[in-house]
Amino acid sequence: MARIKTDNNLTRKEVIVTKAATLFREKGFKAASMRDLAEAVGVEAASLYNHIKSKTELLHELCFSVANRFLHKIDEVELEKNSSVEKIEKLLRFHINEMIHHYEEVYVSDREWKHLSDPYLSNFQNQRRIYRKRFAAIIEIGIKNKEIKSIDAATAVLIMLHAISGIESWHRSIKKISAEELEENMISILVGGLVNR
Amino acid sequence: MARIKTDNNLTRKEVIVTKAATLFREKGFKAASMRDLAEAVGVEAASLYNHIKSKTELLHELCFSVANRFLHKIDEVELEKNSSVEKIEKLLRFHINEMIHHYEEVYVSDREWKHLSDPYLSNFQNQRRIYRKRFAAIIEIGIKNKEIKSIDAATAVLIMLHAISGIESWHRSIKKISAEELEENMISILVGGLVNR
DNA sequence: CCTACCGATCGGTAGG
DNA sequence: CCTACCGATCGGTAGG
Repeated sequence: MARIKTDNNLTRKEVIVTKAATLFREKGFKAASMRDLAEAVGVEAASLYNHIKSKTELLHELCFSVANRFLHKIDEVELEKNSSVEKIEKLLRFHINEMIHHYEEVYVSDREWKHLSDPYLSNFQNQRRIYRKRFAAIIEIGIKNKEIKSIDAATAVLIMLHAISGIESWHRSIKKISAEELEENMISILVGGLVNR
Repeated sequence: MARIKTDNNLTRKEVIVTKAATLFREKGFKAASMRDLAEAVGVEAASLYNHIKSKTELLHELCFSVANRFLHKIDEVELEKNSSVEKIEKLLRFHINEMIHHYEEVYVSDREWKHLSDPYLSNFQNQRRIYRKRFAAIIEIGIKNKEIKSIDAATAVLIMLHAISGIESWHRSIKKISAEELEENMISILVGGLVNR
């Protein structure tokens, strides 16, 4: 029943979650109503509740599925025997590609998490904090190695992660450059800086 | 009456706008209610309407006062006889300081403008687009001069502006580094890049 | 500046 | 999956 797949290979619930991501991105979590979502899915609002428990549950699922992907990636990267700069570049490329290919979910997870309620809210904030600390630790090793210049690692993480969230603007505009060009430009600027030398 | 200044030298309306900025940042525009705002100001909700026309008017005022400050700054910077890198650095330092010292307003203007309604919405989007184009034009001149390496200027603008919005995280955390250190670190990373050479 | 109150809309439930 | 409907909350107004 609920597990039956529709034409496009998604369960009804998956369709709802996907449409919710788009709506939450467009309008924000609070401004997007369950009636909006029902219309996007093609049912009456009450019918949504046969597949989901609440509006907030949709936000949980989006936020934590994104957070898990990033945590798995950093698990993987930490184990590699690469230089710090190579590890950072791998993480950045992952972030960039997530933002390009799973735009709606990643954007919602990044901007709407504050509307989570409390067992989930502090849980999410913790995961985020831990992720950033692990990212900063990679940078700090690079600084000790003289591979990376002497900067505040937490600030560097903050810059890089927010810079990538700027892909949002690229996504909503007429895409003058391709996804590949965007990726290379971002890596070049974030790792190598602006100036010619 | 409405123009009379209170103890802290702000009119009643200015107090309302300031408190609104804080609330809109904390909860988001939609989730912050006029009753919340009334409580923060210390009056009943209905009384707010003696000083303002609507909730949306508060958002207009916040968004456009911030936008105007940035437009005036770029007017000024464009007229200077500096190199492109110097101009960019000046703009970045202005952004950083605005974000540090007028955090609430700048954050709201940056993240909540999509809740503006339509004469204002398209107006704001236009100003934003124009600002970014002028910023990108400065970078493009630097590229032609060989002062700046060959990158996509629009991507560089997007990275830099979003990176600076990351100061939000710094603002909400126990500030391990000072505002001055933050500024120098950001400029160093954004202009000079990460790697040691 | 307040009390009293409005129509609209919200997330969600009951019951079939 | 739908119809019917709920209590709560919203932005805002009337009238003093």
